[in-house]
Amino acid sequence: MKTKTKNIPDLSRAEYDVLNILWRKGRQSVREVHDEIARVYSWAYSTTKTTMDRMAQKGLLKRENFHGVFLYVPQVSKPAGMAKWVRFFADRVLQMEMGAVLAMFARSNSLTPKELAELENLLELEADSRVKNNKKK
Amino acid sequence: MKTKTKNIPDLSRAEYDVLNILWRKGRQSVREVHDEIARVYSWAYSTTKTTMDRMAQKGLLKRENFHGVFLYVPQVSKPAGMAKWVRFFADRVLQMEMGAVLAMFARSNSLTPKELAELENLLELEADSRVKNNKKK
DNA sequence: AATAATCTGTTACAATGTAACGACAAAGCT
DNA sequence: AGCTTTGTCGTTACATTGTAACAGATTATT
Repeated sequence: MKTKTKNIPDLSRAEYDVLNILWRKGRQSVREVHDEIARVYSWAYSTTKTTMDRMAQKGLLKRENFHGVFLYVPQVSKPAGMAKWVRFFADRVLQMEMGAVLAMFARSNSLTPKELAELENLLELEADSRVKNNKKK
Repeated sequence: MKTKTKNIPDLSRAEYDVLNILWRKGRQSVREVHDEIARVYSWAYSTTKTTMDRMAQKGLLKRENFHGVFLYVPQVSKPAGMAKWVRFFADRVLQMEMGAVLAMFARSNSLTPKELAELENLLELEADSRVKNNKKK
């Protein structure tokens, strides 16, 4: 298996955005990611670089040398990367049942059925481990 | 008007969570917020305190002395606080039309109709200012 | 070959996440 | 009325993240 699907650290907004590009495009150089991300954030090139390097250090990305330049490859799957954000949003922003939120993903075209299944799976697991903590009052 | 609805800085996850409690409960002491937030984050009391103090410094909360203890009151409205999160999530996680996302809020019970209207308003404004940037390609 | 444009590694500083610690005040004991 | 416990406050601290400049190495251009 290439990308991890569990036990990934929380992703910051910036990290999520970088991954989001990489999930769509596959391996990319800092320059390529930067040119795309700069349409949303007005980052300096070096900011994109630092962010991606730190992500590589943490194992979120793998850096491979391709004829002199480095290409970065995501090391976490899209559903895994999304899971925490989805839960946070469902719980604290929407305050909806997770089921209803997952139903939306089913209708949006952001995930393949396979990815959706993985996401459901991940969210279920975490839900379980939260039950007892929330039980008391 | 008491709470601000525009020009608020981006809220971090932690800040959003603190506000979320305050929106529901009204003014609360650090202790009260902490006891509730500690069910989700395993924070030390002092962490909750520091976070809330910094928020007060930034004007996100107002601190008022009530017979010795300090109570903290939110200074941003709920829709205003939610707006950036909603947009981020709709754009980059769900990758859905904002309309569809707003429809979900309409069905969830997390917002009053009035708040929903305010949220729509805020999201529209920002959408406008983004059109030109995204236009190219 | 000289110059320009990139890319990489290094360094830096501010904001945020996370928390301990000592001072002080309120509450409870003796 | 003292003394101890407990909780709040202000202060300080350190790691991570956001944001970026800069200098040297490498590649492309003229």
